[in-house]
Amino acid sequence: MRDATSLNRYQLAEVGALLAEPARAAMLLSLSDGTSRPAGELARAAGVGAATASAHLKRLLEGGLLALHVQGRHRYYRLADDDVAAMLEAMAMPRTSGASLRPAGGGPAVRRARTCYRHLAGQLGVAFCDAMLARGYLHAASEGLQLLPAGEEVLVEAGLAVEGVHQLSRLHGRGCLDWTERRLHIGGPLGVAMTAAMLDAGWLRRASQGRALVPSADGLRRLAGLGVRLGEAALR
Amino acid sequence: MRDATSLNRYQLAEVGALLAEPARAAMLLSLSDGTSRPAGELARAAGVGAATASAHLKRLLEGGLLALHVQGRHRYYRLADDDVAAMLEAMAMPRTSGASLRPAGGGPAVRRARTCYRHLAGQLGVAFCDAMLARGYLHAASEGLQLLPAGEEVLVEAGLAVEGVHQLSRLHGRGCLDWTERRLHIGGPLGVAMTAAMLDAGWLRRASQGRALVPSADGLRRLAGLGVRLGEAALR
DNA sequence: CCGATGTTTTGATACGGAGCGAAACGTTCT
DNA sequence: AGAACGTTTCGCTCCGTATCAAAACATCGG
Repeated sequence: MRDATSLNRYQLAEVGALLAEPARAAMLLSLSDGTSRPAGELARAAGVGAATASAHLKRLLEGGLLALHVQGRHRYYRLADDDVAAMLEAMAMPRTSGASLRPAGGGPAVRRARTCYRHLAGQLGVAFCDAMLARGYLHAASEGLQLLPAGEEVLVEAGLAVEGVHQLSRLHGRGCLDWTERRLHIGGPLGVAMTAAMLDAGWLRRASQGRALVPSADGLRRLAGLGVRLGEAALR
Repeated sequence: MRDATSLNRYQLAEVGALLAEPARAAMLLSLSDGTSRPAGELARAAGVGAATASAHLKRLLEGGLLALHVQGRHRYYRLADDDVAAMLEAMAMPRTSGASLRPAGGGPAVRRARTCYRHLAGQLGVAFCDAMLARGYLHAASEGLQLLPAGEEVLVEAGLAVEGVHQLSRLHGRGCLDWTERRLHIGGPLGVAMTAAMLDAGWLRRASQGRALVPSADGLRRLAGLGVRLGEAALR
Protein backbone atom coordinates (compact mmCIF):
# COMPACT_ATOMS: atom_id res chain seq x y z
CA MET A 1 0.00 0.00 0.00
CA ARG A 2 3.00 2.24 0.21
CA ASP A 3 4.49 4.26 -2.56
CA ALA A 4 7.85 3.65 -4.11
CA THR A 5 9.77 5.88 -1.74
CA SER A 6 8.84 3.80 1.27
CA LEU A 7 10.34 0.74 -0.37
CA ASN A 8 14.00 0.48 0.41
CA ARG A 9 16.68 -0.53 -2.05
CA TYR A 10 17.00 -4.03 -0.65
CA GLN A 11 13.31 -4.80 -0.85
CA LEU A 12 13.14 -3.59 -4.43
CA ALA A 13 16.28 -5.49 -5.37
CA GLU A 14 14.91 -8.65 -3.80
CA VAL A 15 11.80 -8.55 -5.98
CA GLY A 16 13.93 -7.74 -9.00
CA ALA A 17 16.24 -10.66 -8.33
CA LEU A 18 13.28 -13.03 -8.23
CA LEU A 19 12.24 -11.88 -11.70
CA ALA A 20 15.75 -11.66 -13.08
CA GLU A 21 16.10 -15.31 -14.04
CA PRO A 22 14.40 -16.31 -17.33
CA ALA A 23 13.39 -19.65 -15.83
CA ARG A 24 11.61 -17.97 -12.93
CA ALA A 25 10.09 -15.35 -15.22
CA ALA A 26 8.70 -18.11 -17.43
CA MET A 27 7.11 -19.80 -14.43
CA LEU A 28 5.48 -16.58 -13.25
CA LEU A 29 4.20 -15.79 -16.72
CA SER A 30 2.71 -19.23 -17.15
CA LEU A 31 0.90 -18.75 -13.83
CA SER A 32 -0.29 -15.24 -14.66
CA ASP A 33 -3.63 -16.54 -15.93
CA GLY A 34 -4.51 -17.47 -12.36
CA THR A 35 -4.11 -21.24 -12.74
CA SER A 36 -2.30 -23.57 -10.34
CA ARG A 37 0.31 -25.90 -11.80
CA PRO A 38 2.44 -28.72 -10.39
CA ALA A 39 6.21 -28.37 -10.18
CA GLY A 40 6.95 -30.75 -13.05
CA GLU A 41 4.78 -28.85 -15.47
CA LEU A 42 6.42 -25.57 -14.50
CA ALA A 43 9.84 -27.16 -15.01
CA ARG A 44 8.84 -28.11 -18.56
CA ALA A 45 7.39 -24.65 -19.19
CA ALA A 46 10.63 -23.04 -18.05
CA GLY A 47 12.81 -25.47 -19.96
CA VAL A 48 14.90 -26.61 -16.99
CA GLY A 49 15.35 -29.81 -15.04
CA ALA A 50 13.14 -30.80 -12.14
CA ALA A 51 15.87 -30.11 -9.58
CA THR A 52 16.50 -26.62 -10.93
CA ALA A 53 12.81 -25.84 -11.06
CA SER A 54 12.36 -26.94 -7.48
CA ALA A 55 15.04 -24.54 -6.30
CA HIS A 56 13.44 -21.69 -8.24
CA LEU A 57 9.99 -22.45 -6.86
CA LYS A 58 11.37 -22.49 -3.35
CA ARG A 59 12.82 -19.03 -3.82
CA LEU A 60 9.62 -17.64 -5.33
CA LEU A 61 7.62 -19.14 -2.47
CA GLU A 62 9.87 -17.71 0.22
CA GLY A 63 9.89 -14.38 -1.62
CA GLY A 64 6.12 -14.20 -1.29
CA LEU A 65 5.37 -14.25 -5.01
CA LEU A 66 3.87 -17.75 -5.08
CA ALA A 67 1.47 -19.72 -2.92
CA LEU A 68 1.47 -23.49 -2.53
CA HIS A 69 -1.30 -26.06 -2.37
CA VAL A 70 -0.24 -29.62 -1.57
CA GLN A 71 -2.42 -32.45 -2.85
CA GLY A 72 -1.01 -35.93 -2.50
CA ARG A 73 2.33 -36.23 -4.19
CA HIS A 74 1.60 -33.17 -6.34
CA ARG A 75 2.52 -29.70 -5.23
CA TYR A 76 0.50 -27.03 -6.99
CA TYR A 77 1.95 -23.55 -7.26
CA ARG A 78 0.02 -20.40 -8.04
CA LEU A 79 0.59 -16.63 -7.83
CA ALA A 80 0.37 -15.49 -4.22
CA ASP A 81 -2.36 -12.89 -4.89
CA ASP A 82 -3.60 -10.50 -7.52
CA ASP A 83 -1.12 -7.86 -6.43
CA VAL A 84 1.57 -10.05 -7.92
CA ALA A 85 -0.39 -10.35 -11.16
CA ALA A 86 -0.83 -6.58 -11.25
CA MET A 87 2.88 -6.12 -10.74
CA LEU A 88 3.66 -8.41 -13.65
CA GLU A 89 1.30 -6.43 -15.86
CA ALA A 90 2.88 -3.17 -14.72
CA MET A 91 6.30 -4.39 -15.73
CA ALA A 92 5.16 -4.81 -19.31
CA MET A 93 4.61 -1.08 -19.66
CA PRO A 94 8.04 0.51 -19.83
CA ARG A 95 9.21 -2.13 -22.25
CA THR A 96 6.54 -1.58 -24.87
CA SER A 97 5.16 1.93 -24.57
CA GLY A 98 8.19 3.38 -26.29
CA ALA A 99 8.11 0.82 -29.03
CA SER A 100 4.59 1.55 -30.19
CA LEU A 101 1.75 3.91 -29.50
CA ARG A 102 -0.93 1.39 -30.27
CA PRO A 103 -3.60 1.39 -27.59
CA ALA A 104 -3.06 -2.26 -26.82
CA GLY A 105 -1.26 -5.39 -27.86
CA GLY A 106 -2.67 -8.83 -28.29
CA GLY A 107 -5.66 -9.78 -30.39
CA PRO A 108 -8.96 -7.91 -30.48
CA ALA A 109 -10.57 -10.59 -28.32
CA VAL A 110 -7.97 -10.16 -25.60
CA ARG A 111 -8.35 -6.39 -25.70
CA ARG A 112 -12.08 -6.69 -25.43
CA ALA A 113 -12.34 -9.00 -22.43
CA ARG A 114 -9.91 -11.16 -20.53
CA THR A 115 -8.97 -12.30 -17.09
CA CYS A 116 -6.61 -10.18 -15.04
CA TYR A 117 -5.50 -12.90 -12.67
CA ARG A 118 -9.01 -14.14 -11.91
CA HIS A 119 -11.23 -11.15 -12.47
CA LEU A 120 -12.68 -9.48 -15.54
CA ALA A 121 -10.47 -6.98 -17.35
CA GLY A 122 -10.20 -5.37 -20.77
CA GLN A 123 -12.71 -3.02 -22.36
CA LEU A 124 -15.63 -4.97 -20.95
CA GLY A 125 -14.15 -4.96 -17.44
CA VAL A 126 -13.61 -1.22 -17.55
CA ALA A 127 -17.07 -0.56 -18.99
CA PHE A 128 -18.68 -2.74 -16.34
CA CYS A 129 -16.86 -0.88 -13.57
CA ASP A 130 -17.87 2.47 -15.06
CA ALA A 131 -21.51 1.46 -15.36
CA MET A 132 -21.71 0.21 -11.80
CA LEU A 133 -20.18 3.44 -10.53
CA ALA A 134 -22.34 5.66 -12.76
CA ARG A 135 -25.60 4.04 -11.63
CA GLY A 136 -24.67 4.20 -7.98
CA TYR A 137 -24.40 0.44 -7.57
CA LEU A 138 -20.77 0.61 -6.58
CA HIS A 139 -19.09 2.92 -4.09
CA ALA A 140 -15.47 3.97 -4.41
CA ALA A 141 -13.70 4.98 -1.22
CA SER A 142 -10.18 5.15 0.06
CA GLU A 143 -10.56 1.70 1.54
CA GLY A 144 -11.58 0.18 -1.79
CA LEU A 145 -14.63 -0.59 -3.84
CA GLN A 146 -17.85 -1.75 -2.25
CA LEU A 147 -20.94 -3.14 -3.90
CA LEU A 148 -24.00 -1.40 -2.48
CA PRO A 149 -27.19 -3.30 -1.60
CA ALA A 150 -28.96 -1.79 -4.61
CA GLY A 151 -26.21 -3.13 -6.82
CA GLU A 152 -26.39 -6.59 -5.38
CA GLU A 153 -30.14 -6.62 -5.86
CA VAL A 154 -29.84 -5.63 -9.50
CA LEU A 155 -27.21 -8.26 -10.18
CA VAL A 156 -29.30 -11.00 -8.60
CA GLU A 157 -32.33 -9.89 -10.59
CA ALA A 158 -30.25 -10.04 -13.74
CA GLY A 159 -29.56 -13.68 -13.03
CA LEU A 160 -26.21 -13.62 -11.30
CA ALA A 161 -26.66 -16.22 -8.59
CA VAL A 162 -23.66 -16.46 -6.32
CA GLU A 163 -24.03 -19.76 -4.55
CA GLY A 164 -21.96 -19.99 -1.37
CA VAL A 165 -21.53 -16.29 -0.92
CA HIS A 166 -24.89 -14.60 -1.16
CA GLN A 167 -23.53 -11.50 0.48
CA LEU A 168 -21.70 -10.10 -2.51
CA SER A 169 -21.73 -6.69 -0.90
CA ARG A 170 -19.65 -8.03 1.97
CA LEU A 171 -16.70 -8.75 -0.31
CA HIS A 172 -13.90 -6.29 -0.65
CA GLY A 173 -13.39 -4.84 -4.09
CA ARG A 174 -10.14 -3.31 -5.13
CA GLY A 175 -9.46 -0.93 -7.95
CA CYS A 176 -7.16 -2.62 -10.42
CA LEU A 177 -5.56 -0.55 -13.15
CA ASP A 178 -6.09 -2.01 -16.57
CA TRP A 179 -2.80 -1.62 -18.38
CA THR A 180 -4.26 -1.91 -21.85
CA GLU A 181 -7.13 0.50 -21.19
CA ARG A 182 -5.36 2.70 -18.63
CA ARG A 183 -8.46 2.74 -16.51
CA LEU A 184 -9.83 1.06 -13.43
CA HIS A 185 -11.70 -2.19 -13.29
CA ILE A 186 -12.95 -4.20 -10.33
CA GLY A 187 -10.46 -6.57 -8.74
CA GLY A 188 -10.08 -8.11 -5.33
CA PRO A 189 -12.39 -10.78 -3.90
CA LEU A 190 -15.42 -8.87 -5.17
CA GLY A 191 -14.12 -8.81 -8.73
CA VAL A 192 -13.22 -12.49 -8.60
CA ALA A 193 -16.65 -13.45 -7.27
CA MET A 194 -18.56 -11.39 -9.85
CA THR A 195 -16.46 -12.76 -12.69
CA ALA A 196 -16.95 -16.32 -11.49
CA ALA A 197 -20.69 -15.68 -11.33
CA MET A 198 -20.74 -14.35 -14.89
CA LEU A 199 -18.93 -17.45 -16.08
CA ASP A 200 -21.37 -19.68 -14.18
CA ALA A 201 -24.35 -17.84 -15.59
CA GLY A 202 -23.04 -18.22 -19.13
CA TRP A 203 -22.55 -14.50 -19.69
CA LEU A 204 -18.92 -15.22 -20.47
CA ARG A 205 -16.89 -18.25 -21.41
CA ARG A 206 -13.16 -18.80 -21.45
CA ALA A 207 -11.44 -18.89 -24.82
CA SER A 208 -10.01 -22.30 -25.70
CA GLN A 209 -6.57 -20.93 -25.00
CA GLY A 210 -5.07 -17.72 -23.74
CA ARG A 211 -6.65 -15.34 -21.28
CA ALA A 212 -9.41 -14.00 -23.51
CA LEU A 213 -13.02 -14.16 -22.31
CA VAL A 214 -15.83 -14.35 -24.85
CA PRO A 215 -19.14 -12.73 -23.95
CA SER A 216 -22.27 -14.55 -25.13
CA ALA A 217 -25.14 -12.79 -26.88
CA ASP A 218 -27.26 -13.26 -23.78
CA GLY A 219 -24.44 -11.94 -21.60
CA LEU A 220 -24.08 -8.81 -23.68
CA ARG A 221 -27.83 -8.24 -23.48
CA ARG A 222 -27.83 -8.60 -19.69
CA LEU A 223 -24.82 -6.34 -19.34
CA ALA A 224 -26.43 -3.73 -21.58
CA GLY A 225 -29.41 -3.83 -19.25
CA LEU A 226 -27.08 -2.84 -16.43
CA GLY A 227 -25.90 0.15 -18.40
CA VAL A 228 -22.70 -1.35 -19.75
CA ARG A 229 -21.84 0.29 -23.06
CA LEU A 230 -18.84 -0.79 -25.01
CA GLY A 231 -17.16 2.18 -26.64
CA GLU A 232 -16.61 2.54 -30.33
CA ALA A 233 -13.13 1.09 -29.92
CA ALA A 234 -14.62 -2.23 -28.89
CA LEU A 235 -16.97 -2.42 -31.83
CA ARG A 236 -14.48 -2.50 -34.62
CA MET B 1 0.74 -1.34 -23.34
CA ARG B 2 0.49 -5.07 -23.62
CA ASP B 3 -0.54 -7.37 -20.85
CA ALA B 4 1.76 -9.71 -19.05
CA THR B 5 1.18 -12.67 -21.35
CA SER B 6 2.59 -10.83 -24.35
CA LEU B 7 5.79 -10.17 -22.45
CA ASN B 8 8.23 -13.00 -22.93
CA ARG B 9 10.40 -14.48 -20.24
CA TYR B 10 13.53 -12.74 -21.46
CA GLN B 11 11.99 -9.27 -21.49
CA LEU B 12 10.64 -9.72 -17.98
CA ALA B 13 13.93 -11.14 -16.74
CA GLU B 14 15.81 -8.22 -18.27
CA VAL B 15 13.76 -5.69 -16.33
CA GLY B 16 14.10 -7.77 -13.21
CA ALA B 17 17.86 -7.98 -13.58
CA LEU B 18 18.07 -4.20 -13.82
CA LEU B 19 16.27 -3.89 -10.49
CA ALA B 20 18.04 -6.80 -8.84
CA GLU B 21 21.10 -4.92 -7.72
CA PRO B 22 20.70 -2.80 -4.55
CA ALA B 23 22.94 -0.11 -6.01
CA ARG B 24 20.74 0.24 -9.12
CA ALA B 25 17.58 0.03 -7.03
CA ALA B 26 18.83 2.87 -4.85
CA MET B 27 19.51 5.01 -7.92
CA LEU B 28 16.04 4.41 -9.31
CA LEU B 29 14.40 5.13 -5.97
CA SER B 30 16.30 8.36 -5.53
CA LEU B 31 15.09 9.40 -8.99
CA SER B 32 11.50 8.38 -8.39
CA ASP B 33 10.53 11.88 -7.31
CA GLY B 34 11.04 13.01 -10.90
CA THR B 35 14.30 14.86 -10.36
CA SER B 36 17.41 14.69 -12.54
CA ARG B 37 20.71 13.99 -10.82
CA PRO B 38 24.32 13.84 -11.97
CA ALA B 39 26.26 10.57 -11.90
CA GLY B 40 28.40 11.46 -8.91
CA GLU B 41 25.42 12.23 -6.72
CA LEU B 42 23.80 8.95 -7.68
CA ALA B 43 27.02 7.13 -6.87
CA ARG B 44 26.95 8.62 -3.37
CA ALA B 45 23.27 7.82 -2.97
CA ALA B 46 23.93 4.21 -3.92
CA GLY B 47 27.03 3.95 -1.79
CA VAL B 48 29.37 2.79 -4.55
CA GLY B 49 32.37 4.22 -6.33
CA ALA B 50 32.10 6.46 -9.36
CA ALA B 51 33.31 3.73 -11.69
CA THR B 52 30.77 1.24 -10.44
CA ALA B 53 27.97 3.77 -10.61
CA SER B 54 28.86 4.63 -14.18
CA ALA B 55 28.55 1.00 -15.22
CA HIS B 56 25.17 0.71 -13.51
CA LEU B 57 23.89 3.90 -15.11
CA LYS B 58 24.98 2.65 -18.50
CA ARG B 59 22.98 -0.53 -18.04
CA LEU B 60 19.90 1.32 -16.82
CA LEU B 61 20.16 3.71 -19.76
CA GLU B 62 20.49 0.94 -22.33
CA GLY B 63 17.68 -0.92 -20.63
CA GLY B 64 15.36 2.01 -21.25
CA LEU B 65 14.68 2.81 -17.59
CA LEU B 66 16.65 6.06 -17.53
CA ALA B 67 17.03 9.07 -19.79
CA LEU B 68 20.11 11.25 -20.06
CA HIS B 69 20.60 14.98 -20.33
CA VAL B 70 24.16 16.19 -20.92
CA GLN B 71 25.09 19.65 -19.72
CA GLY B 72 28.76 20.57 -19.77
CA ARG B 73 30.81 18.13 -17.79
CA HIS B 74 27.75 16.97 -15.88
CA ARG B 75 25.55 14.14 -17.06
CA TYR B 76 22.08 14.29 -15.56
CA TYR B 77 20.08 11.08 -15.30
CA ARG B 78 16.35 10.85 -14.76
CA LEU B 79 13.62 8.20 -15.06
CA ALA B 80 12.85 7.58 -18.72
CA ASP B 81 9.12 8.33 -18.36
CA ASP B 82 6.26 8.05 -15.91
CA ASP B 83 5.66 4.44 -16.93
CA VAL B 84 8.88 3.59 -15.14
CA ALA B 85 7.72 5.51 -12.08
CA ALA B 86 4.40 3.68 -12.17
CA MET B 87 6.21 0.36 -12.40
CA LEU B 88 8.29 1.17 -9.34
CA GLU B 89 5.16 2.06 -7.41
CA ALA B 90 3.48 -1.14 -8.52
CA MET B 91 6.37 -3.18 -7.23
CA ALA B 92 5.84 -1.84 -3.74
CA MET B 93 2.48 -3.58 -3.50
CA PRO B 94 3.17 -7.29 -3.13
CA ARG B 95 5.84 -6.63 -0.54
CA THR B 96 3.70 -4.61 1.82
CA SER B 97 0.04 -5.53 1.34
CA GLY B 98 0.50 -8.78 3.20
CA ALA B 99 2.54 -7.21 5.94
CA SER B 100 -0.01 -4.67 6.98
CA LEU B 101 -3.55 -3.62 6.23
CA ARG B 102 -2.96 0.00 7.04
CA PRO B 103 -4.44 2.25 4.36
CA ALA B 104 -1.12 3.85 3.61
CA GLY B 105 2.46 4.23 4.62
CA GLY B 106 4.37 7.40 5.10
CA GLY B 107 3.32 10.41 7.09
CA PRO B 108 -0.08 12.11 6.96
CA ALA B 109 1.31 14.85 4.74
CA VAL B 110 2.52 12.34 2.18
CA ARG B 111 -0.80 10.52 2.24
CA ARG B 112 -2.64 13.78 1.74
CA ALA B 113 -0.78 15.15 -1.25
CA ARG B 114 2.47 14.28 -2.96
CA THR B 115 4.08 13.99 -6.36
CA CYS B 116 3.74 10.75 -8.27
CA TYR B 117 6.70 11.22 -10.58
CA ARG B 118 5.78 14.78 -11.53
CA HIS B 119 2.05 14.97 -11.11
CA LEU B 120 -0.27 15.37 -8.13
CA ALA B 121 -1.18 12.21 -6.21
CA GLY B 122 -2.50 11.25 -2.80
CA GLN B 123 -5.91 12.07 -1.40
CA LEU B 124 -5.88 15.50 -2.97
CA GLY B 125 -4.91 14.12 -6.38
CA VAL B 126 -7.69 11.56 -6.27
CA ALA B 127 -10.24 14.10 -5.07
CA PHE B 128 -9.25 16.55 -7.80
CA CYS B 129 -9.63 13.88 -10.46
CA ASP B 130 -13.02 12.87 -9.05
CA ALA B 131 -14.26 16.46 -8.99
CA MET B 132 -13.19 17.17 -12.56
CA LEU B 133 -14.92 14.02 -13.75
CA ALA B 134 -18.05 14.65 -11.68
CA ARG B 135 -18.51 18.20 -12.98
CA GLY B 136 -17.97 17.16 -16.56
CA TYR B 137 -14.71 19.06 -16.93
CA LEU B 138 -12.76 15.92 -17.70
CA HIS B 139 -13.60 13.13 -20.10
CA ALA B 140 -12.45 9.57 -19.54
CA ALA B 141 -12.16 7.36 -22.61
CA SER B 142 -10.25 4.30 -23.61
CA GLU B 143 -7.56 6.49 -25.11
CA GLY B 144 -7.04 8.33 -21.85
CA LEU B 145 -8.21 11.41 -20.02
CA GLN B 146 -9.01 14.64 -21.80
CA LEU B 147 -9.65 18.05 -20.33
CA LEU B 148 -12.76 19.52 -21.97
CA PRO B 149 -12.93 23.19 -23.04
CA ALA B 150 -15.31 23.97 -20.17
CA GLY B 151 -12.75 22.52 -17.77
CA GLU B 152 -9.92 24.58 -19.18
CA GLU B 153 -12.03 27.72 -18.94
CA VAL B 154 -12.84 27.07 -15.29
CA LEU B 155 -9.21 26.43 -14.44
CA VAL B 156 -8.07 29.61 -16.12
CA GLU B 157 -10.77 31.58 -14.32
CA ALA B 158 -9.61 30.10 -11.04
CA GLY B 159 -6.20 31.55 -11.68
CA LEU B 160 -4.28 28.68 -13.18
CA ALA B 161 -2.26 30.37 -15.89
CA VAL B 162 -0.26 27.95 -17.95
CA GLU B 163 2.32 30.05 -19.70
CA GLY B 164 3.81 28.31 -22.74
CA VAL B 165 1.03 25.83 -23.21
CA HIS B 166 -2.27 27.66 -23.18
CA GLN B 167 -4.01 24.71 -24.77
CA LEU B 168 -4.26 22.56 -21.69
CA SER B 169 -7.01 20.56 -23.33
CA ARG B 170 -4.61 19.48 -26.05
CA LEU B 171 -2.47 17.56 -23.61
CA HIS B 172 -2.93 13.88 -23.11
CA GLY B 173 -4.02 12.78 -19.65
CA ARG B 174 -3.46 9.31 -18.39
CA GLY B 175 -5.20 7.52 -15.58
CA CYS B 176 -2.61 6.69 -12.96
CA LEU B 177 -3.55 4.35 -10.15
CA ASP B 178 -2.78 5.77 -6.76
CA TRP B 179 -1.37 2.88 -4.75
CA THR B 180 -2.07 4.40 -1.38
CA GLU B 181 -5.63 5.37 -2.24
CA ARG B 182 -6.32 2.56 -4.71
CA ARG B 183 -8.02 5.02 -6.97
CA LEU B 184 -7.30 6.95 -10.13
CA HIS B 185 -5.65 10.32 -10.38
CA ILE B 186 -4.57 12.36 -13.39
CA GLY B 187 -1.13 11.58 -14.81
CA GLY B 188 0.49 11.98 -18.19
CA PRO B 189 1.46 15.31 -19.73
CA LEU B 190 -1.88 16.81 -18.67
CA GLY B 191 -1.35 15.86 -15.04
CA VAL B 192 2.20 17.20 -15.09
CA ALA B 193 1.12 20.51 -16.62
CA MET B 194 -1.76 21.05 -14.20
CA THR B 195 0.42 20.23 -11.21
CA ALA B 196 3.14 22.60 -12.40
CA ALA B 197 0.52 25.31 -12.81
CA MET B 198 -0.77 24.75 -9.27
CA LEU B 199 2.76 25.08 -7.93
CA ASP B 200 3.31 28.25 -9.95
CA ALA B 201 0.05 29.74 -8.75
CA GLY B 202 0.95 29.03 -5.13
CA TRP B 203 -1.87 26.54 -4.56
CA LEU B 204 0.75 24.01 -3.57
CA ARG B 205 4.36 24.11 -2.48
CA ARG B 206 6.91 21.34 -2.20
CA ALA B 207 7.81 20.12 1.27
CA SER B 208 11.40 20.92 2.24
CA GLN B 209 12.25 17.26 1.76
CA GLY B 210 10.47 14.16 0.56
CA ARG B 211 7.71 14.02 -2.01
CA ALA B 212 4.96 15.61 0.03
CA LEU B 213 3.11 18.62 -1.38
CA VAL B 214 1.60 21.16 0.97
CA PRO B 215 -1.59 22.95 -0.14
CA SER B 216 -1.91 26.61 0.87
CA ALA B 217 -5.04 28.04 2.41
CA ASP B 218 -5.70 29.92 -0.81
CA GLY B 219 -5.13 26.75 -2.82
CA LEU B 220 -7.59 24.78 -0.75
CA ARG B 221 -10.17 27.54 -1.19
CA ARG B 222 -9.69 27.57 -4.95
CA LEU B 223 -9.87 23.80 -5.16
CA ALA B 224 -13.00 23.73 -3.03
CA GLY B 225 -14.51 26.15 -5.53
CA LEU B 226 -13.87 23.55 -8.22
CA GLY B 227 -15.76 20.98 -6.22
CA VAL B 228 -12.80 19.24 -4.65
CA ARG B 229 -13.81 17.78 -1.32
CA LEU B 230 -11.31 16.01 0.83
CA GLY B 231 -12.90 12.99 2.50
CA GLU B 232 -12.99 12.42 6.23
CA ALA B 233 -9.83 10.37 5.94
CA ALA B 234 -7.93 13.46 4.87
CA LEU B 235 -9.19 15.61 7.67
CA ARG B 236 -7.83 13.72 10.61
C1' DC C 1 5.10 -54.57 0.84
C1' DC C 2 7.31 -53.16 -3.42
C1' DG C 3 7.93 -50.61 -7.66
C1' DA C 4 6.55 -46.37 -10.18
C1' DT C 5 5.99 -41.55 -10.14
C1' DG C 6 6.47 -36.68 -8.56
C1' DT C 7 9.35 -33.68 -5.91
C1' DT C 8 13.09 -32.01 -3.06
C1' DT C 9 17.88 -32.21 -1.28
C1' DT C 10 22.78 -32.65 -1.82
C1' DG C 11 27.19 -32.04 -4.03
C1' DA C 12 29.99 -30.26 -7.64
C1' DT C 13 30.92 -27.23 -11.60
C1' DA C 14 30.91 -23.13 -14.25
C1' DC C 15 29.52 -18.61 -15.66
C1' DG C 16 28.00 -13.81 -15.13
C1' DG C 17 28.61 -9.66 -13.08
C1' DA C 18 29.62 -6.34 -9.04
C1' DG C 19 33.28 -4.07 -7.12
C1' DC C 20 37.59 -1.17 -7.06
C1' DG C 21 41.98 1.22 -8.61
C1' DA C 22 44.29 3.30 -12.27
C1' DA C 23 44.20 5.58 -16.42
C1' DA C 24 41.89 8.07 -20.23
C1' DC C 25 38.55 11.48 -21.79
C1' DG C 26 36.03 15.84 -21.75
C1' DT C 27 34.79 20.34 -19.65
C1' DT C 28 35.40 24.45 -16.84
C1' DC C 29 38.13 27.87 -14.43
C1' DT C 30 42.23 30.71 -13.70
C1' DA D 1 48.03 26.47 -21.46
C1' DG D 2 47.68 24.13 -17.24
C1' DA D 3 45.15 22.60 -13.18
C1' DA D 4 40.94 20.89 -11.14
C1' DC D 5 36.83 18.40 -11.55
C1' DG D 6 33.24 15.06 -13.26
C1' DT D 7 32.71 10.98 -15.76
C1' DT D 8 33.75 6.88 -18.34
C1' DT D 9 36.77 2.92 -19.81
C1' DC D 10 39.93 -0.80 -18.76
C1' DG D 11 41.90 -4.72 -16.22
C1' DC D 12 41.43 -7.53 -12.53
C1' DT D 13 39.55 -10.24 -8.49
C1' DC D 14 35.95 -12.36 -6.10
C1' DC D 15 31.34 -13.73 -4.76
C1' DG D 16 26.72 -15.36 -5.81
C1' DT D 17 24.03 -18.47 -8.08
C1' DA D 18 22.08 -21.30 -12.07
C1' DT D 19 22.57 -25.73 -13.57
C1' DC D 20 22.57 -30.79 -13.57
C1' DA D 21 23.31 -35.74 -11.94
C1' DA D 22 22.58 -38.62 -8.31
C1' DA D 23 20.46 -39.72 -4.18
C1' DA D 24 16.88 -39.13 -0.65
C1' DC D 25 12.00 -38.45 0.34
C1' DA D 26 7.05 -38.81 -0.17
C1' DT D 27 2.90 -40.63 -2.20
C1' DC D 28 0.08 -43.66 -5.01
C1' DG D 29 -0.97 -48.11 -7.29
C1' DG D 30 -1.02 -52.95 -7.20
